[in-house]
Amino acid sequence: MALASQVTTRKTDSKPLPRVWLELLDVCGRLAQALNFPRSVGEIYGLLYLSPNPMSAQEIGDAISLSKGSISTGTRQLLSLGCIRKVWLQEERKDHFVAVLELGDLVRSAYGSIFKVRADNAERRLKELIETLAEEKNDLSKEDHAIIKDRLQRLVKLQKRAHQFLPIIERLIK
Amino acid sequence: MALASQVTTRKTDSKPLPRVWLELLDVCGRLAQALNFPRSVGEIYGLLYLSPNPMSAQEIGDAISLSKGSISTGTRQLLSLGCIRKVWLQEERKDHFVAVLELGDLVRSAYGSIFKVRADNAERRLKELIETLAEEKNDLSKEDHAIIKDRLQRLVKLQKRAHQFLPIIERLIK
DNA sequence: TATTTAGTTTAGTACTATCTAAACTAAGTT
DNA sequence: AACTTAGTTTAGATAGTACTAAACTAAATA
Repeated sequence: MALASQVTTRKTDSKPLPRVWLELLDVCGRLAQALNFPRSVGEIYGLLYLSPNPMSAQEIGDAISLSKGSISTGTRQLLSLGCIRKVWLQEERKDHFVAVLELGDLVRSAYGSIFKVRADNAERRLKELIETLAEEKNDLSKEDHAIIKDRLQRLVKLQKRAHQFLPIIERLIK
Repeated sequence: MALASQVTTRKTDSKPLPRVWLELLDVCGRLAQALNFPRSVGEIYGLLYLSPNPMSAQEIGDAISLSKGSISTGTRQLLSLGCIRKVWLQEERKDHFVAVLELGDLVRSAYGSIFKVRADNAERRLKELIETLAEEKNDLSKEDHAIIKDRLQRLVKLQKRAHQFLPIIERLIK
């Protein structure tokens, strides 16, 4: 039992995951990709989401065949997003992970940290654009200036409209 | 004037774009990337959005230094998304492009064609998952089955909630 | 019909992101 | 203190994407 442990320690050739599980992994993987995360990150979450028990990195790797390194970075991402938690099992040195099941909460915090930030950024940039235009007024022909101004104004309008939505969405989501 | 036309035809070393314009190109480029489109596609749109006149592929290429090929595929994408239109100028053989300025409309149609489709897909997939679980009931221990069922139910709930939003969002957006 | 021009498609290149394997760090065990 | 074991970090392999250049198609002009 001493040597070659990396390999033999493998938690049995643990029977393959049930099909439901595989399907959910796929769903989560695609979702992750759509959100510009590595597919594997989604898969780790999907795996944990259906797991009855906390899982160690070992077990995760066995289940979805991922290297130690990928699991390490993947779990770190998920932890920082608040999608999973570490749990300490007594008698165990290894870290174990569980999925945070309250996805609603996750969506809410994602809204705050991602969506809202982006909206604010967009607003700032648009203001900058309009300032730039003002500075350049003299370099542009009168007509061109008018046209560009008009088109930027359209963006401002669009933005105002989006801004009205924010509080509504916030209320819906809470 | 006969030979080497590709190169010499270049529409003068057309004075560089005003700074507002460059900034908007940047904004649009980033936006495109965020939406998983090539940056150049966003830039083409940004260029056209501020252009007082319809622009030919030539002119686009000169303005943002992009190859014929890229412009060809980029404009095709934008056309298929409804973000730009072709206009035919009398006396001109070349295609000319203008940006569709009604971004609100675009958002609306994007909602219909992307967001809604995704929501529907998600619903279908979730149904499939639950069916699969039912099929596999016998292969799973009673406890595991119960847990997985519970967690899938959570997803269903989340989805129902999202579903309630759809009509509200639709109304807001229209 | 031969030539020029506009636009599309293809082949190849450069770059980026994700993964693995292996080196490394740190902590527990004997 | 020497040895395992768990986990992180790094270097390198691989795959996928976006671009360019060039071959190609089709249409207009001479």
